Amino acid sequence: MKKQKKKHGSLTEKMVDFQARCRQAGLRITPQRMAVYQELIKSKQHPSADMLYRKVRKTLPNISLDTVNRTLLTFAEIGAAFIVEGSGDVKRFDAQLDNHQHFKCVKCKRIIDFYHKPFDNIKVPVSIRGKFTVLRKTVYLEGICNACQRNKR
Amino acid sequence: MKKQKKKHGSLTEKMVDFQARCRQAGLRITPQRMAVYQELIKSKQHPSADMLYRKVRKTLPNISLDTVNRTLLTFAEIGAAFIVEGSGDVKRFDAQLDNHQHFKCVKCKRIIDFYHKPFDNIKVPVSIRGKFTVLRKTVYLEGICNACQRNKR
DNA sequence: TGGCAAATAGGAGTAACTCCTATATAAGTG
DNA sequence: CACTTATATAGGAGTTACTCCTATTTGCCA
Repeated sequence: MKKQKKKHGSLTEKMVDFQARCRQAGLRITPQRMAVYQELIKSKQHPSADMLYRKVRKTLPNISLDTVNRTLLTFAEIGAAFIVEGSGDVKRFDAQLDNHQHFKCVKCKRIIDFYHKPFDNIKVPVSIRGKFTVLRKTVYLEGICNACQRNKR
Repeated sequence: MKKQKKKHGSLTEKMVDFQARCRQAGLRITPQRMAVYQELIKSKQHPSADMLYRKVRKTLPNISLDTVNRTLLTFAEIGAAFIVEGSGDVKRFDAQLDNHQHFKCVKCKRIIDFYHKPFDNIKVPVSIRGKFTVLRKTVYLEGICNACQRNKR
């Protein structure tokens, strides 16, 4: 094990980690970035840029939507957040870095988190680790949820 | 094993399967659907709606972009095709149903297919199988590819 | 506490769908 | 094999979610 595993840092702890990550990537620590990140880790439901924009405006009334978008994409590039895999037209973000998997219903388009211990320990093959620095691994299931199954014509 | 496994049907065979799938879903078999599906299974690189539109117009010059889009989404709903997980603003489609996994570079946004036998046999937990009909399972890795690693500032 | 590259606000611009409606057609029915 | 009708399509207009542009501001290093 490379690092001590800290499963669920406090919010402040996560903000400190985030600042360290920014510095390491050569990014400035701005109030906008802090506010967006904070709202992102507080939301549990894969928020969109627009959702976060509305929340962040409560503390930073002048922030622009463009900044929120740009900021989120920057987070994705430094591995501080991820774009949820199956999101359709509207991008949805996720800063929850601990192990969880996604199921997407191809009918209603909902993305449902699930947890399954054996999937947490998936071993990335050496051939891949040689070519890529892996930041996240997810098992992504697609199919039809029970609700949609019942409503079939 | 429920069914005889046919790994790589011929193109004609796939078209027959596709028609059966349409009938089963109560969908009409139209020249447009046939043409779009055929182009989709012929393309290996996760084509976008627009790419397919341009190809299909060679055989059906009057087909509209809207039809291509609508058709592809219909395919996704009946499990005849899938929207590639990590596609960003432009949706990319995939009708390759056999086992393969995806890696996405968070910098250059490329999605790279890879194959890894152990991932093919991932067991979906019973708790999930009870709630969802799983049509596809993919291991989705995100990170930074070698090319982007080298170009870091 | 300057200086300046990096970041932001605000608004204009764009790409990729998505919706609308009149027309056409697949496919079941007599 | 016509007839019927719900389903699907073409074409164009409309919408949305970004994305780009530029002037201004601001972290942060010296």
